[in-house]
Amino acid sequence: MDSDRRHHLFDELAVVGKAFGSPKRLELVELLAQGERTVESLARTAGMGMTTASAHLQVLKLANLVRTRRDGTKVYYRLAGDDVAELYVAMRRVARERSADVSRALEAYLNLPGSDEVGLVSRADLKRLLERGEVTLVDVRPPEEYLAGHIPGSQNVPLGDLGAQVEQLRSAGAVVAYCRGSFCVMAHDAVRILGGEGIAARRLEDGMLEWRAAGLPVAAGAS
Amino acid sequence: MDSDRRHHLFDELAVVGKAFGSPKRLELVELLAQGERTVESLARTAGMGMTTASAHLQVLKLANLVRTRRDGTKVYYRLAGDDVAELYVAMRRVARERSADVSRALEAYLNLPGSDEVGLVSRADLKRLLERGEVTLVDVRPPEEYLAGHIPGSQNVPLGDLGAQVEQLRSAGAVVAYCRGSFCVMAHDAVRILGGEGIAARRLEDGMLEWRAAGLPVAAGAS
DNA sequence: ACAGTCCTCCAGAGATCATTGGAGGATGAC
DNA sequence: GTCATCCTCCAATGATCTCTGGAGGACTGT
Repeated sequence: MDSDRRHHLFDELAVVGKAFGSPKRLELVELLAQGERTVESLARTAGMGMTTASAHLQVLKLANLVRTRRDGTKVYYRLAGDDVAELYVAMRRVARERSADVSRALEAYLNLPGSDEVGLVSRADLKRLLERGEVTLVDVRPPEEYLAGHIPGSQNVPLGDLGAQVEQLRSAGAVVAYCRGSFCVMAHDAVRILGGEGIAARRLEDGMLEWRAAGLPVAAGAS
Repeated sequence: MDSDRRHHLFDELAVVGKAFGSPKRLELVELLAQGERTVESLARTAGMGMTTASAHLQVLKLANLVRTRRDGTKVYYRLAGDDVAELYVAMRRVARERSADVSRALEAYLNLPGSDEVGLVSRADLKRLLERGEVTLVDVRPPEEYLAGHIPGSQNVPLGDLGAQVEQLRSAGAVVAYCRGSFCVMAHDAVRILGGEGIAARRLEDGMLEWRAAGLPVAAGAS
């Protein structure tokens, strides 16, 4: 029968949809978009049990959205490709544009009553600034995520260490901060903190997730 | 607590994912991408009960992916925007690229052992051909879907009527056929049928769904 | 008012999913 | 070998989703 084949096709398709249909799994995808990570690290950061995280990762793996790599006793998960990050970004954008609930939840989380979107730097602008060496690019994510993948030319200054680096940054020229992505508070916080110190830092539009989704180059390891 | 707000944000986001997480709902989205339709018509075409279809449509509506319009006793559903079609297309593409199961199910449904992708016309090529009046563009979908939205300049020749129109098409110049989208067999069938009559018809890459997702103009009503 | 159509809501049964703890497999250090 | 670590698998519970029929709401035509 013809419609059997059709139903089977949609069944297979829905596997991907289902994988994106759980808040926990979306959180894992968001973290995986920062770079590869172990199960334990993902579970700890996302605040869920190891077995729970593992189970969700299996679902993502079954949908072929993530791949694994074993190193010793650890298993590293990573997104299966930039197109997965791209799909996730597209879904977030649609959700945000279509649903007032989502925008409200986002504003509540980012703690932005209005928009403090002065001092946004686009990806194109950043590229130009980096080429000319006219910018100090600060990655405020945890070292773990920085090591797993960052924008070439950035230096890692985790939010907690920002206070200690204020003087170094004061003498730098233009400062641009970024973090995980547009659903991440860390760069907002960093700009606020630096602003309190009299340093007019700006924020990169979005963050690592969207950088990766755009297919831009990613560096791994230290420096 | 900060992570409460974060969890709430991901809960809201997952509503969209969940909406795309059911084969039946995906089938409805595919049909809705053709143009607005009533619940009864959707249920009949997709082969599900009215109450089932209505329930699934409620889920899509709750996720703000579709909108409704009442006309007399009928309720017309339509996609909330082209970005929804775009998201669906992106999801299909990822699923197809990532999952061998999906490609296999697709090939089984389309009945293509290899690829008979000779005679594909890109959207850009079609645009050029239409501007020069050098093409007869045939929409082989059911009249209902043609009326709800079609490519400007196309004429509706449903698959079942194709036999009766063979002579008219034989005297036409270049013939290009299209249907719902890349997961739809009708244009494949049409090209095969016309080929059997000695008419070298070509197929538009993809179909109405992708046309809409690309934000290209859509005409409604007759002719 | 009344009947007819189209749709949504409700309630219940069955299926599927999420989470949890515990068992066990794979690997590395010793 | 033994132990420790990291992860996956299994089993069981409770939660959620799906589908179905029936009731009822909204609207039209007479």
